[in-house]
Amino acid sequence: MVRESLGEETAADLAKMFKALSDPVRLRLLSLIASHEGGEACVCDLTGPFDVSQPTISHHLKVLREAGLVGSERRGTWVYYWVLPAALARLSALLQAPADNTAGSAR
Amino acid sequence: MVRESLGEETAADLAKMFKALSDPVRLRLLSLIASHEGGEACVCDLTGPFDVSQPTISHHLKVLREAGLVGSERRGTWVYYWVLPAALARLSALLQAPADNTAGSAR
DNA sequence: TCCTTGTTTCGACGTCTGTCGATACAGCGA
DNA sequence: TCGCTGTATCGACAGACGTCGAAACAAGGA
Repeated sequence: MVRESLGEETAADLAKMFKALSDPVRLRLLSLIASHEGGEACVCDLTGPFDVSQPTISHHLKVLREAGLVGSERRGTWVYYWVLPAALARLSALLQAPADNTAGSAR
Repeated sequence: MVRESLGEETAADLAKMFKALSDPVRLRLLSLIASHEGGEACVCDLTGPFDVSQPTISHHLKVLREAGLVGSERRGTWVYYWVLPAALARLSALLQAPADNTAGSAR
């Protein structure tokens, strides 16, 4: 990010991912999934801790999934979600660069 | 993030910062500022590369500033903006954790 | 002092987003 | 087969967001 300015396409792509992270409920969902035993969580584990309705949780999970931040799979009755670390790592690296700009590893 | 689930307040706070990053124009602005010579840029350096009007750029800069991601100062005629690395580092660390959860820093 | 240039604020507009209740779909067990 | 539980989709609504042009404010020079 420090190295050279983001292209329009790249910026638009990244903005979608950040947008998925820009809601407190989604951030907590992601955290719950990531911190859940086994690295994945069933939707039924995720609806309890929130004050919003189940359809709303389902909507937020869809946003996270379409942003490429989590994966999901139905196993029998339940649907499981897990974090996709590579996507988060990409965002993390982007934000890390400015603090690191003397270290020169960017691009 | 992996370590334990985000509290409601923390999540709300972080969500504001991510929201500031969730627009392509703001992402490119941040990138332009970070990559600008001296680590800071005048507004007049930032309006050219975009297709949006100058008041819109000013609006986006305000969003970045209120999110705590950039600082600004008027020096004579011009207003300069610079990135606040600590804020980006905080977000970066948060997103880095999931990819690192086998590395042993987690609980 | 007045004018010019750089920047922010204001008011308005259309679109996007988060939320809900109702409903549909999927799989399991009786 | 039917009914039950878990999850997703639909349609609607209020509020937030990105954008603009017009106008206000700030600083410097003639």
